[in-house]
Amino acid sequence: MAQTTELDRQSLEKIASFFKVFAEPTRLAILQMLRQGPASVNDIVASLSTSQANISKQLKTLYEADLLLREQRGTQVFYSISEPLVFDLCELVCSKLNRRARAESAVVYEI
Amino acid sequence: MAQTTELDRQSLEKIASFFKVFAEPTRLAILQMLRQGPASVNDIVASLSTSQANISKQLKTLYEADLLLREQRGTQVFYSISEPLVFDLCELVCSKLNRRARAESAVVYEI
DNA sequence: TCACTGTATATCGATACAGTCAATTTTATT
DNA sequence: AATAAAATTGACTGTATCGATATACAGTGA
Repeated sequence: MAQTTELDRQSLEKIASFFKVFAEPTRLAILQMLRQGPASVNDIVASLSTSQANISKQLKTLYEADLLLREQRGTQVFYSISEPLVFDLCELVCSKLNRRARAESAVVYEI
Repeated sequence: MAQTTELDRQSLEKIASFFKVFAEPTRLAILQMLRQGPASVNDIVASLSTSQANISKQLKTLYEADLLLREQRGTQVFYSISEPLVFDLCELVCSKLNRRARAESAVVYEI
């Protein structure tokens, strides 16, 4: 059984690293787009306003965090969300930020 | 009703900033400790291996993210977790990392 | 007012990483 | 082979921030 024990520094660092993947707007934008289904790198580049090199780099980060699937078709590479946790996490945080935001303005967070 | 719309850069940055708070081992260690109830800065300093100045700085970050309550009693300041989301978030991520870890070793993540 | 304790802040070195540009790899086409 | 298209990688720059040291500030009691 899983026991509740103090986490050593190394475990905390792993958890922190995981959160860090979600701590960048560009990566969140990529995840937001991939919610609608698989997309090629070019598709993503077309919909976001940053360089292709940067998109590639962020895709690599997401992929290495086991959040994305990667499928090559010809010269194109398609990515898709592999981890349902992505949705849960975003829903949790967005709903919280929404509750907070409604008290102030009308911004609606929804990844 | 909340509509699903593309998030502008500014909203994505807010969400990213929120995740960033969880993306540091020291802050996670503080949250882990505060799960057991309120604690003074000194309590926290005593249980973690970093400077008091650093603890204060990280507490400030957590506080400004609206995750902690702050209560001053004399010269001491007691902090406690104010946001249940903290538990949900950690549970979600830890259970995922555990599922992943069980396939490899026996580390159990539990904040 | 002075000294003491507990907490917060200012500054700094070291490090991490997003983003850019250029070069390179990979796959398909002619 | 040669070329083109799509994606990745490497070197580099600028920025942000963790953690440390030293200092300042706030509350309490003598």
